Amino acid sequence: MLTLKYITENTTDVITRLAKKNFDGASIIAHVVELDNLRKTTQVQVDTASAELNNLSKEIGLFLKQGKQDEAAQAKEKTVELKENIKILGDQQTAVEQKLNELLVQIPNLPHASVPAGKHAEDNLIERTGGSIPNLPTDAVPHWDLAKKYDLIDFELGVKISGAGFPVYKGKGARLQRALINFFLDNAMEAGYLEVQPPYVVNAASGYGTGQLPDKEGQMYHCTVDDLYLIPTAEVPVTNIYRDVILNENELPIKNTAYSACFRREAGSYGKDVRGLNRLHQFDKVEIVQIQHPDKSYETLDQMVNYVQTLVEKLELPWRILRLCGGDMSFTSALTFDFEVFSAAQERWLEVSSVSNFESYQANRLKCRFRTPDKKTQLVHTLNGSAMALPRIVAALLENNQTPEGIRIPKALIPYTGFDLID
RNA sequence: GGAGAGGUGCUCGAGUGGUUGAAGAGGCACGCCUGGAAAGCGUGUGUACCUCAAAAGGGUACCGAGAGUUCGAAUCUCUUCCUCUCCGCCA
Repeated sequence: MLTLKYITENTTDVITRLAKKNFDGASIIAHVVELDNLRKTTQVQVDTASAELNNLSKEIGLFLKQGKQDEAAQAKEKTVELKENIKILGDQQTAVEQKLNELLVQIPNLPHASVPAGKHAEDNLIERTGGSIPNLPTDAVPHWDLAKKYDLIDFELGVKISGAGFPVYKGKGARLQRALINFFLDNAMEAGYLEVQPPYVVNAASGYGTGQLPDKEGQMYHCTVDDLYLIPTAEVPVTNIYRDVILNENELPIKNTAYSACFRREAGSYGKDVRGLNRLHQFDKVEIVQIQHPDKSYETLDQMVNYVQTLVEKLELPWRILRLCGGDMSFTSALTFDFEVFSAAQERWLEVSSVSNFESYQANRLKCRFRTPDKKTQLVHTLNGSAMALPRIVAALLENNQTPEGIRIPKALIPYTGFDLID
């Protein structure tokens, strides 16, 4: 979330910038400022009263030590009213702080100056493109047909075991999955990321830390007996490694990568967009996460985008990079680049990666800070990106590389699959 | 799941209800010493919020978390979470 300090010191600027995200912040920001003032005056009152009580208590201690029972009793009487006062004021302060926090988590991150205005996906800017769209034969079919033809993925079997959106990968389909995971992890490692294996379920504090809670409560699977959430992305556990941590400046940047299965309820999304691998409840993804100095985070964002570009290039897929418009960006992001690959048989672009700078928005919730040379603490910037999500990559690979002989595997992947053709 | 022990600062570790934000040790930082280093000596070493134009200074809160008893709680009581040991179960 945004820091109180920033909001109260840059009120009009905050409202203007939020407008780009199509968020009307005028009234909520005014409310925040008002509550913050109340918070301060209340704290002064509580602190003053508490200080008085502390002093009285010390006096009483001294009186008793000196055997001055009467003076002690007198002082005790004085504390009664003081304590009542502190209780009332303290409750008030807690209530104000709670309300303030409730409001703060409802305010999205401010978009970066370079974010284009816009409301929908159509307003996103195409940053650059690459690769070439293959000319498929007229009898080319979408990946769900190919998956069946070569017995790679069994969607119906997944329905039987779990439900829609939980496919079963088989044979070369399963090996392709495993190959892609290793390919992505090895590349990330070579790019200097430390591989970590995080838990797949997290507690509420972690969900809150990265912003899934309370905003996207309904999108996560919730194990109510133990009050744990299945992770929608490895971003959640990996970023939360740094929750409540004060780093040394020389530890920055921190670069982590992690493979995980991802679980998403995808409540409310139905229709033809969800066919085959396009939208699943469980899928595999390799994530990259960086914790960076605020001065360098945009430089790092560019590096991460360039890195993901090398992946789609190695996989020989036609790709494009979008700079997301204000309306299409996530709640917590300041600047996001999406990667899409062209799915030749479906004849549409599929989102396969999203790389974002969250600036200090997540860090503020996480309380992840670093120590500056003058020994002060400052919030870090957090960034992450998919590198990459498997299902749509698989969809594009299958569709784009279909030939009469079978499905061709891109050269870079063959050492990982151990085969060069699916037939 | 059953029984027991315990959770204190960067780490280890003391702590009797009353100047304890917290002894002591280690670590770290700075300074002195040195040609340089080690050793030695000295000094310093939490976070958040508030106050102050700012700095200095001052105040409040925090000894797993929450509530309570008390004039006063790291210290007493209750709840809860977590860790460890033993037993049980088990990949």
